[in-house]
Amino acid sequence: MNSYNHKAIEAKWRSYWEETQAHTVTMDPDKPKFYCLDMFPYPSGAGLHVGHWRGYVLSDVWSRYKKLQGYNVLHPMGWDAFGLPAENDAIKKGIHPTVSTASNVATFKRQLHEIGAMYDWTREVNTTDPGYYKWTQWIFVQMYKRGLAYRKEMPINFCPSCQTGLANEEVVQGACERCGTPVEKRHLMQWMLRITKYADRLLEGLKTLDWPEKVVKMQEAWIGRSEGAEVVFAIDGADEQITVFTTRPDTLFGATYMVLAPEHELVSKITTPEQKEDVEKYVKQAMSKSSVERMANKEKTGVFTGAYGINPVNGKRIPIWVGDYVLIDYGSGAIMAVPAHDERDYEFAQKFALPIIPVIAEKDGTVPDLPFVIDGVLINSGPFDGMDSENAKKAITEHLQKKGQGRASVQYKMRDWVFSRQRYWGEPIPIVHCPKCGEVPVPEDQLPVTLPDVENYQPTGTGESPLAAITEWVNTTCPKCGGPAKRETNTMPQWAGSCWYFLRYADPDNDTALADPEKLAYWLPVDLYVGGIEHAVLHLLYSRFYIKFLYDIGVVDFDEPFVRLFNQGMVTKDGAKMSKSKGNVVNPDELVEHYGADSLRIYELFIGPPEVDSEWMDNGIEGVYRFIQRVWNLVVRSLKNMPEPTLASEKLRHRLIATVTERIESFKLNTVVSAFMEYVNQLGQTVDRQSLETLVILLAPLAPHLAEELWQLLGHKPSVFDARWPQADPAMLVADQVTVAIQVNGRTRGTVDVPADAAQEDVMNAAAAITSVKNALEGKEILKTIYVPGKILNLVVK
RNA sequence: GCCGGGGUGGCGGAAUAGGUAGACGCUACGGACUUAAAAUCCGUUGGGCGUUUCGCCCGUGCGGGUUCGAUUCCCGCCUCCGGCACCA
Repeated sequence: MNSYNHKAIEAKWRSYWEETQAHTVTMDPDKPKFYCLDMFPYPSGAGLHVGHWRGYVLSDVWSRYKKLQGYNVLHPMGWDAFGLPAENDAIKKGIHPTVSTASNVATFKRQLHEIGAMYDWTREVNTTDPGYYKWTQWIFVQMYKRGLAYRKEMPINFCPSCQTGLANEEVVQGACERCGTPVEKRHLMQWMLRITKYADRLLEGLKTLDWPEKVVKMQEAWIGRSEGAEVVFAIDGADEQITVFTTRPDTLFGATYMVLAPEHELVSKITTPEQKEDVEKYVKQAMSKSSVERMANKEKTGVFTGAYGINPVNGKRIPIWVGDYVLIDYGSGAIMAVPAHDERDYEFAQKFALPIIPVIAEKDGTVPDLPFVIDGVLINSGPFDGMDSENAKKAITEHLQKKGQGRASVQYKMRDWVFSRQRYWGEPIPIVHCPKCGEVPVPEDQLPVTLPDVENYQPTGTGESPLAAITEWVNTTCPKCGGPAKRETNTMPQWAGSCWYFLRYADPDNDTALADPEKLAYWLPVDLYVGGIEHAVLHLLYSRFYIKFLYDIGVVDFDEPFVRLFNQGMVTKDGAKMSKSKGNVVNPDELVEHYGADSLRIYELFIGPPEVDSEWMDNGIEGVYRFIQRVWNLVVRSLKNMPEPTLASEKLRHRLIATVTERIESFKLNTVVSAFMEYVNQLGQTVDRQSLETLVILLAPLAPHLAEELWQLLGHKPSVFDARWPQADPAMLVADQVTVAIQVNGRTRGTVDVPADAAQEDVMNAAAAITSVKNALEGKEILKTIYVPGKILNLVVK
């Protein structure tokens, strides 16, 4: 008997697929499409480990499953190749990023080939390819023209290690998301994208998506929509006024002081001469604090400005303070403080002995312990007394509106996107600065603005990009007036290229458009997107923003890019994420060599629920390898002496179809594998042809090489992927014999096998024969009998 | 602090419109085959106890509750992981 030889089989089918271009797909309006996408990787020098495999196997299983169901499946792969590691390598080793990127891509590609996935490599994209980033720049120009990209000098988060500005989304607990270095505040002239203009649509769109609840929640929290009111306070004895945002206009009568952020422009204007020295000292100190320091120290600090605001509802004079617990970039950078009903204000008022006036009571009218931060009934609020919070919010807002001293307002936590990076290895921002014309976008027919070769990649650390030093590149002519001008030297963040790459796969070589609209209309949007949870609010939010913009300008006809999202769990080793520095990386190459790609693919699925982190066990793959051999041997043995199908084998076969289909659909891929194992364990030494063919087709998404070989052994012409996914016959799924558990007082005493339609008495009679049941019933009286057909018979006795 | 998700054998994990807890696999142990080993195959494998072809008790983080019956539902805790964190 010939035995399973994974090396020969996998090599054979890999070259078959290549020779027949089995994975090259073309648009076919007569066939339904399925777009199954992996988050494209950054091709690092380290190569792939078994953790990377997990997501790629998952998406390939789905791609092949859909293909077997007759879909025209787009399953592409490419490279998110701009980024700091290549640039840092260039600095350290003097290798041009283009060179190291090319070599890393080659390594990655070789390793990806090992998976045996059905990637259509003719559609490969690379974000660093000028033919690609031409369109990344083109999108930026469109945004610029519509006022969505703008330049502004402002304090931003700056990573001193990466030597570049960061977006808010790239700061995690006060540190750089990439390298963990605490970020600093720097005043820099920055390119910004007006993502906040899309805040509401980004929030609304989430409701339409088939995404993990967790990611939806994270994006909702990040966007952070709050409804409330703007309230205008006059300043006593001055011509200025202060606008505040509050979500609790119902507590307005309880406002006993106001606070301005240290950066607020009115601070210097309203401070009285007596308070000037203290205030200036405080402001200076507050501004010098890093965001980490500001976050670490939650002790309230502040200084009185000497000025007073006038509460628009009751005319009360209340002191205006400066305090760094008020943030300049949220709302208006100023608050009304209601210490009775806000924990932070309460703490501040306690510390500085400011008055605390309760204006909200419990629903039943009792005055609660302070601070009382939830809704209730108004007290001490003049004409609004007795009104509940919900109504009072509306009533007070309306009242203010009539007086011209306020209005309903919505605020978001999300800020505009800091888009410039002071680094070399990214897309140049296609803007020219002309002394006469100002900022001028590079005309579309002059794109791409390509990266020049440089000698020194070292970031300047001054907030200028290394590109600024290349005078022959920087000096250019103004596209408008033809006069001398300078190029923008900031580059785009890595996210820019990944915001829209999935569009390019539809038409990767198009030189006249981002992609042919007809092809976009056919292939997009992405039906299933598979990747890690780490991009929950970065890439996935930015992409959604880009697509909404491209929808608005008519480039695409959909406004959500990813219909369904699946986040695969991490593969851990010794309880930790795999990393070179921890030395716990499991290399797939050796496993493929020893057990084959099919075994590793199945083990990646079998390791645990795909959405959950799972611990790698070196022995685990052994069991899968044995299973594959059992399948192989079953087919080979059966071919020598093929039995006829029986009712029993047909029932098992249909049950398998139903179970596997159901479990793939619900992403319970670990239990798909166990379903196959159970099935094979139930069979005898040989089984009929029909059963074998079904088994091979069902197994094909998981173990494509094995399935192709067995399909051929069974006498078919390749490929097994030309076959169709079988349908389970509902009639064959009905069991005629069932096992019923017998319980006495809810405790299981044994089981009986009876026909599915057995009457209660028959089950009862069979149960009475069981020793342990007899024991338990001995001398007792049966009070009640619960019979659930096919499940249990419970006897309640006393 | 707030929000979300978990805690089941030696291990990875099954099973929740309430119905035989531990499927499947790993490990370990025993056996068959072999000169021997590897591979393969067969058996046992949650804990405890007994009168051991059988039977009893305990057992899904902890404590209560609902129910004929709870890993599943409810209440109160402990604990781990992830996200956010002075956003008014």
